[in-house]
Parts: sequence; C-alpha cells; structure tokens
Amino acid sequence: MATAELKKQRGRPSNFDHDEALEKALHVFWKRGYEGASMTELTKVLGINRPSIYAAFGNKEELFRKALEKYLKGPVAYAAEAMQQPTARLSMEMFLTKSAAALSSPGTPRGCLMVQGALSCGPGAKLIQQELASQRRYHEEIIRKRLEQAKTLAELPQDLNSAALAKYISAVQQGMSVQATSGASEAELLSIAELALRNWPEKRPSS
Amino acid sequence: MATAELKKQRGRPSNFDHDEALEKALHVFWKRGYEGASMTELTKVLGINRPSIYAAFGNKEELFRKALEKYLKGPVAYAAEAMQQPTARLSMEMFLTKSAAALSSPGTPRGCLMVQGALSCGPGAKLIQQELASQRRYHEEIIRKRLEQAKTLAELPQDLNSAALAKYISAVQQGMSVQATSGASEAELLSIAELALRNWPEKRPSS
DNA sequence: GCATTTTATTACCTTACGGTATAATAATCA
DNA sequence: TGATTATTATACCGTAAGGTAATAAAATGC
Repeated sequence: MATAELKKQRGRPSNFDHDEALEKALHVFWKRGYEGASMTELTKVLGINRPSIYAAFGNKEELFRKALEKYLKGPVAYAAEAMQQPTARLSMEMFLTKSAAALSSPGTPRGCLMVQGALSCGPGAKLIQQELASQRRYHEEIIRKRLEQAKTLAELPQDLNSAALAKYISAVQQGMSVQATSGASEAELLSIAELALRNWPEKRPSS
Repeated sequence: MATAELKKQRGRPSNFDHDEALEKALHVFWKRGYEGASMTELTKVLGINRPSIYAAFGNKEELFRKALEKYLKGPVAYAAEAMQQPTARLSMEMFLTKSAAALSSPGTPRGCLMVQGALSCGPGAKLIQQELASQRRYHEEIIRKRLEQAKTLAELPQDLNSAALAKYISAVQQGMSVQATSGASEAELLSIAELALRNWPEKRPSS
C-alpha cells in the first residue's frame, strides 16, 4: 500500500483535490448544518462546478456523509484516543479538555457537527438527523465502556452506574458544544469541563 | 382589564383562535426548527390558509418570534420561578429537575426550542439564530444573578466564580436538551441533573 | 336594503432549491 | 492522427420555498 499506484488515468484529469474539496465541504456543513448548507454555497466554496460535485460525491446526502466521516476521523479522533489514558479519570479529563479546544478552535467552525448538523430539521433531513444521533450514541458508548473497564480494574466503585455517568459526561460535552456555537471561549469551556469533573466518584472499598 | 371588551367587530369573524394557532405553530417550530418548518406544513397544522396566517402574524420570522415568546412565558417559565427558591442550591436543583421533565414531556416536542430552533443555519435564519443565542444568554444570566445573591447572603463562598458556575449549569441543561432530542427519558435526564449537582461548592468561612 | 369592513379562498408570483442533460475540453491508448 | 475516456462548463429541469394580488364570503353600521 506504500507504493502509490501511478497508472495513468484515461480521461481528462480532475481540476481539484478530492480530499481538499471534502475538507471544504465539511467546513460548510459544520457551520451551516445539513439543511442550512445549500449546494450553491458548496459549489462556490469548493470552487467546483455542480455536476463535478455530483460526479465525485454522489448527491448532497452522500457528500455530507463523506464529510462526516472525515470529521470523525480528523477533528474528533481525540475522543477515542482519550479513552486510552491510564485511568478513567484521566480519560475523561482529556476528553473534555480536548473538546474545549476543538469546539473553539480558530481554524474551524465553532461547535460540534454531530450536535448542530441536524439537531432538528425538516422531513428531508431525517436520515442525517438519525445518523448524527447514532454517532452521538456511539461516543457515549465508548465513554461507558471506558468506565466499565475502570470498574473491573477497581479504579471505580463496583456500584457505579457507568451508563448514567457516561450520559452525564456526554451531556456536558454537548452542552459545551452549544456554548461554543454561541461564542464561548476555550477558557470558558475549560472551566465548564473542570466543574464537571469536580464530583468524580471516589473509590470505595468493594464489599 | 377584567371586563372583556365586547364591542362587536366590524368585518367577517375569524375562523380560528389566535392563541391556539400560535400554540400549534410553536409545536411545529419546536419539532422542526426555524428552517425545517415550512409555511406549507404550518398552514396544514394550524388549519389556516396562508394569507390568513400572514394577515394575523406578519411573516415566518414574526410568527416564530411570537411562538418563541409564548414558549418563554409557558413551557420555560419554570426557569425564572426556580430562581426564587430559598437557597441557591434548591434553585439549581429545581431548575435542572424541571428541565428534565420539560425536555421529555409527552405532550410537547422533545428538547428545547432555544437550543434546537436554529443552532446552525443558512444566511436567512441568522437573526433568529442570534435571538435564540441571546435568550440562552439571558437564562444563563438569571442563574448567575441567583448565585451572586447567594454569595452576598453567605450561602456560597465569596471567591466562587458565579459566572463560571452559571455557565456550567447552563451547559448541563443544554446538553440535556440535546440528549432529550435524541430520545433520552426523563429518568435519564434526571440522573444527569443529579450528577451535575454532586459537586456543589461547600461554603468555606470567608477570610 | 346597501355600503363598509374584515376575513377566507383561490390562484399566482419570484426566487431558490437539489439535481441533470448536453456539449466542450483535455488527457491516454492505438 | 484518430478513437476513447473522463472531467469540465453551460444551461436547464421540476419542485418547493416564502410571500401576495384579487376576489368571494360573512359579519356590522346605517
């Protein structure tokens, strides 16, 4: 896989970089939401004509899904990485701290695509809405699993409700997303994160 | 003001109740968001013809603003009421507890209009987006003031950062809104609220 | 009764939406 | 050079968006 396939392509060469275009599309969807992003704006930002976009990415929905994929693998990759910290406590700290930075990063739109991409919408965006909800659930789930793991390792008390705690952490992060959308600074988001973790459950001796 | 003005009106009488119609419009906006709610759907749900809606409420934006007003005075009135509890702690508890109930109430759309009404949007909804952000800030502000009040009454420590704590409480409630939108039950929302308040700042003797 | 006022109804306007047919262009293959 | 292939560019499609003109209908005032 390291040796690039250099077989010359047959037809007229593409004028744009596929990945760059997807990155730009991601930024538009991120800022506007799925419904709020029009194909006209997308063509202007990507600098690609409409038929070329459709040829390269399918339709608006597929373009969004591919942009979302890029989003999950890029700006949101820290979430899964955070779960690999040596303790659950550190994992949660890193998750919320990196969230604060990502949600207010100067080079990207504010907030979280999974939250503001299609929180409520018309009938035509229902599938996207479901996809985003599913992704939010997935991230809540990896948090829950990290907490469960900490329970088996006796880092956290056995009677801890890890599902509830994971929901709480997720909710805080999603609330931070809303705050970021309306302009909260990284420092403000960080102080939310800090307050959210003050009540970390102490380990009590099991039985 | 108690004696109803019964002066007969001159023209053809209205076929619909103004306030009922506004309530229905509120539910559509609440479920769909500002952009996701089409005038066509609104006419169908309200059971009123298009020109009658425009005559009664102005245009789509004004209709939304009036529906939002009704929302703030109705389903969200608990927020301001909660701030009148005898202690700040009780105020915050009541705020989040009532939020859990309101955000998952069976008779209304799930989630919060202030959050999902226009979190991200196209250029045409920018003013509504700003209005909703402003309302969220307002609610954060009444929380902050309640905390400040508790500081002057020595219920809370003098060095407490009430702005940060208010932001945290707001973020939790907004996160609960997101969770509610994707189907969280009242019990699940309540457990988020409970976890959020575990870390309530203890009073330390001042100076 | 008749004029007046207000609403309801029908039909329509302009604009923007997502999506495409068609043809021109630029490369490789033979 | 010519045939082939894939991507550009222009122009357009049908539909739905928000909003309105024009007219019919139902009440009051005289």
